Amino acid sequence: MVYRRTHQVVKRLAARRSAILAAARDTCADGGMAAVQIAPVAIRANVAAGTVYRYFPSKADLISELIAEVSRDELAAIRRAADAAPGPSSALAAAVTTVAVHVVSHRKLSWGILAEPVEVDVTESRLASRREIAGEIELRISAAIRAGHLPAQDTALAAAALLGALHEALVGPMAPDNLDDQAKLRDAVQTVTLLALRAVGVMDARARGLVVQAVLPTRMVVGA
Amino acid sequence: MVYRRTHQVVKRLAARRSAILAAARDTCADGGMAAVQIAPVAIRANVAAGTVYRYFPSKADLISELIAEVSRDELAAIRRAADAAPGPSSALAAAVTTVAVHVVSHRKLSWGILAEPVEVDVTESRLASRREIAGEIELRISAAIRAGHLPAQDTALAAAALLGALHEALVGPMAPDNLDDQAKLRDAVQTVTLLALRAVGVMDARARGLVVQAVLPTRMVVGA
DNA sequence: AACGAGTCTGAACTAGTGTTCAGTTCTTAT
DNA sequence: ATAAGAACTGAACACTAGTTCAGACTCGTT
Repeated sequence: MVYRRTHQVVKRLAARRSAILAAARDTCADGGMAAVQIAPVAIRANVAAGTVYRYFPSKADLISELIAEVSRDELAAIRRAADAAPGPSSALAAAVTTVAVHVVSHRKLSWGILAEPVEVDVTESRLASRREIAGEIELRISAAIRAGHLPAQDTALAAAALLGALHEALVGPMAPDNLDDQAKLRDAVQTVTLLALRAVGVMDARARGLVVQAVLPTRMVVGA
Repeated sequence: MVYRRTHQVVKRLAARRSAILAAARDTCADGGMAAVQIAPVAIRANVAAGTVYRYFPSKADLISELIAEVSRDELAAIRRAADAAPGPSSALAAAVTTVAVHVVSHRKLSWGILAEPVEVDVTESRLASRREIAGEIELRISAAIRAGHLPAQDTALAAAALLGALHEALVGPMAPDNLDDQAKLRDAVQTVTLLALRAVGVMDARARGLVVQAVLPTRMVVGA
């Protein structure tokens, strides 16, 4: 008498797993990382607390996967935007704009993923997430340097600094709190993108042009 | 029979309070914010755990004061450096360099003060701390703009972004881990300062000059 | 239908720390 | 010296939230 998982069961299990992760993501988007506790997440996912532990060994693992998932999504968006751009400088501008728009569109989630205090240790996955995103930005910076549009520089440091600037200015506790307004939001994204581009050495006049081009086609998705 | 605090007692009480704060600071510098727990801090300050509560209503208050103290010190250093500079642009460069040197010199402490997860809620004092430092940087940016050395811009956003860049590049989890070497440390400080100045619109050539001038006189104090 | 394997439940358990407080020690004033 | 007010001690307490697990339930096979 061998018990085999029927296809239907496999699907249900996968669905549950996703539901738990989605519940964690929604909870984080609503109330930040602090709100991501096993009991509330379980309720939101319509399972009991114990069930969570049939899918994730520990809270740390759950949050790590959450971070990885969000990070994957963002990386994909960045690549898509950058690859669609006509040249290396526009690609960099597009990449930066994408990050900016993403973080302002999901402030709490981003803050939770990036830096908000958590009880459990998720340093590793946060680090991995940053490395992924920073690595992509670094690639784009390098390409622009090779194309002669930027001065030679320490690309790793530049990428890190660039992301730090975006994050602190747009999602950190110092971020302006009136970004609900669509217009102000767009202004903030433009300003910070311009700043970031200038930081790596794009000439001011050229940077303004790139920013306008990059921001225009970008969907400003505000909401949970 | 009135009991009055004699001068000697007042002094001893003040000394104890300072000792506790200093113990907290040292503990943070050694092991980050996570290590700042009442019991270890009390031991380090040569008092019992309960005594800490005669000086600070709660752990949150202790840490808040710690943050405020460190922040005050840093602000003073920034002002000193900037005020000693010959002009607005040099002042800005000096301010930025000071922040950079400070954070690389006390990485764990800075990380603890700035962003490391803590159990208790210290959002308020962290926010206050950032506002103080960012405010000072903002002043210097404004001065440089008024002097015609920088393009007009949203100074608040610029200051926040600038600090974010420094922090992420130099103390965050992505910071290069080989900054023990004095030379590499100086390189990193220079690179990031240059980046930050370019971000607010200093011309590349001019920025390089300012950075060299600002970094040279700055003491690189490495250690606890 | 019946049985076994897999899955789910949620109350109880656990662990780590901040906080308290009754008893002790120190300090001041007479 | 002595009494009374302050300060200190450190073991006990309390609280919070992650984790466990014995029992209930569901699903797949015969």
